[in-house]
Amino acid sequence: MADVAKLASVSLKTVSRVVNEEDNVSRVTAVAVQKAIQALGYRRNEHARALRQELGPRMLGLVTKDVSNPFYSAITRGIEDVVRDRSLMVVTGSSDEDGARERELLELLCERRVGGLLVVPTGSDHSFLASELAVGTPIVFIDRPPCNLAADTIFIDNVGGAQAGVAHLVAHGHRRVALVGDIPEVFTTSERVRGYRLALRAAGLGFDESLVRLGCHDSTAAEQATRELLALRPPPTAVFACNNRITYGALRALSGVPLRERPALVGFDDFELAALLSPPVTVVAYDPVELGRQAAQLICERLDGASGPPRQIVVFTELVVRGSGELPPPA
Amino acid sequence: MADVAKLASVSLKTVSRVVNEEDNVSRVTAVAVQKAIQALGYRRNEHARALRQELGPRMLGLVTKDVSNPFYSAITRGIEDVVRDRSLMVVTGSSDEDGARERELLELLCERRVGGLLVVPTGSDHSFLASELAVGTPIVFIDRPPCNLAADTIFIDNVGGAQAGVAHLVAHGHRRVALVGDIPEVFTTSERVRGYRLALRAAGLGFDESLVRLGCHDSTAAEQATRELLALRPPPTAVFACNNRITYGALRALSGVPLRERPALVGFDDFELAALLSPPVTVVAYDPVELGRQAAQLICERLDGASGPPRQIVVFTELVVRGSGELPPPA
DNA sequence: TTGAAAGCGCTACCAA
DNA sequence: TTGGTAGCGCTTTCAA
Repeated sequence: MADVAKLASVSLKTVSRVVNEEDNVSRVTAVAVQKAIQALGYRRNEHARALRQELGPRMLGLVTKDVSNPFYSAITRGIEDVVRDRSLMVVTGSSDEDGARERELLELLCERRVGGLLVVPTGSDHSFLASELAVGTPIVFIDRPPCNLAADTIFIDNVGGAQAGVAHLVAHGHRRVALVGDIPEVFTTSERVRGYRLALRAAGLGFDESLVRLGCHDSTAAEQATRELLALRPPPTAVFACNNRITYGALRALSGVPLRERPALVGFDDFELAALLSPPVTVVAYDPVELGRQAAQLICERLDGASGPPRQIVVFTELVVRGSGELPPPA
Repeated sequence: MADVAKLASVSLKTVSRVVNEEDNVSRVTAVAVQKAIQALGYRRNEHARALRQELGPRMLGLVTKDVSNPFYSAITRGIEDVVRDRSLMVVTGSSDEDGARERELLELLCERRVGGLLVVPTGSDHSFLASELAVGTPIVFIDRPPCNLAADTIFIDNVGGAQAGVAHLVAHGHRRVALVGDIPEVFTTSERVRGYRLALRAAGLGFDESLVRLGCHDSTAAEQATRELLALRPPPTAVFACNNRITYGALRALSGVPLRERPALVGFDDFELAALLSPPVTVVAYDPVELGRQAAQLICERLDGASGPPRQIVVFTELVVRGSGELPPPA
């Protein structure tokens, strides 16, 4: 900036005025300064600028399990949409369901002084974020609650959604309804299992441990688990899949079974091609973009100074009936 | 920091040493300083720090059409994976195929002084990025070339891939092969159309304008276009879909047609459930995660000082035969 | 309309 | 092992 001032034969302050488009600069001077800026390829140093005037937040951090999972990228999009007109941008990171990695990413983001944090948490302790929260950075948890920390959280109605899905299967005559899911340490899994049990109990059905296969981290494991379920004697007549990955795996396992022997299937999470499969897949659906939007809205309110105790928001689900969930049990 | 120094009764410099975990600080002093830091909730000001020592880039900007599209979120993931051990994070933005929005995002990123830019471009002029490039910020274009700017670019082998896909249909006896695609202004679309034409010519088949439906922005438009093609007399016996959205639309249109009358289908871009549909979908595949990885690698090399003229890298495709592309034409 | 000087919070350099 | 001082590039305040 000093160089520009020298070249344009004006003072530092005048250059500053031009750069910041302030008033009180004559046309001629302004043009001369512009020319000098061009000539030198000058660009204002944002750090020095930030040092003087306290400018608002420029970035929001977002840590999910995996950006490339459509569920999380939809959330990302929802957040982007909301913060867009505040000129905020989103920095993303994938934890791969690894608590240490999550912490690493979160600390990297804090170090970079993001204006707010959005987290689909995975770790078993988020107390390390307390100081960030204390310093005024808003933090919103998405889809799962934080551990050892009080913060805003957005949930899906996991229990209610699973309950509705399983009740739907029961209503279609199924008495042996299996469940395939991730490890029970994952909040959404345990909640959905809870919904499953509630639905069974409400129908007066017992809980059969052998019909529950947890611990499936990916669709391959889910496929395997589903095959094992099919091999049971007697096999389940219906399967409840706890999330989209699990549903994909279950679908692969089921695709080999003749239609009239095929167990009914209801999956938690909707997915793009669900209607095109045969039979089309009945799912417990909700809009992940909306989940992101709500989270962003919440963080924006905090950014605008909303104080008060941590809030919890629940996004409700909807059963989308397409066919796979209405298959009757074999006679 | 001055406050901390005062509270701990040490000099500013000593506090600085503790904060930066430098040597030459006695245990006792260090502990005292730590305590003062805790007490005051002190956090180092990154801007002031950056002002003094020239610390490397901390962020990379990524602008795509839409983060929530699995294709782009896979690219995002590939980039993340590569830059992860350099402690670089990725800031994302969605242009929605809008040139003005793209420019807005890119300028926002430049203003924020990201260490590098990755762009799946949409606009028709990227000359405004020349100054950023001149100042030393590496820029890598992904999937499509920039306009009015010379920069590193990573491509898919669009022509070769489309050619292989269409040749495959022809090899299965099809003479009336339709094409459904986005607007021809999209680089990948025009290239794929080129591959389509080359394959037809190589087979000695004429180019029939009425079998080409361009301008489909989304899967709904593609569904409609496919229906129109099916209504032709005589209808095409095979369809080549230019990208994943188009394939989804075509699938919806085709799903109502009885199997023995159904045209063969080959899609460009693989997708998760392609193998589960009936018939399973034959596609021209490549790994979008790899695309992101390569782009990140390129930008990292530039970050490490690699100079030299802009580079172009081509990622090759692979025909994945699953069934839909091998349906014979009706006798 | 323009400019001089102070100082934001930190680190580099040299001295003690 | 410690501390003082200069100065990074900018904006702010006040004076011309």
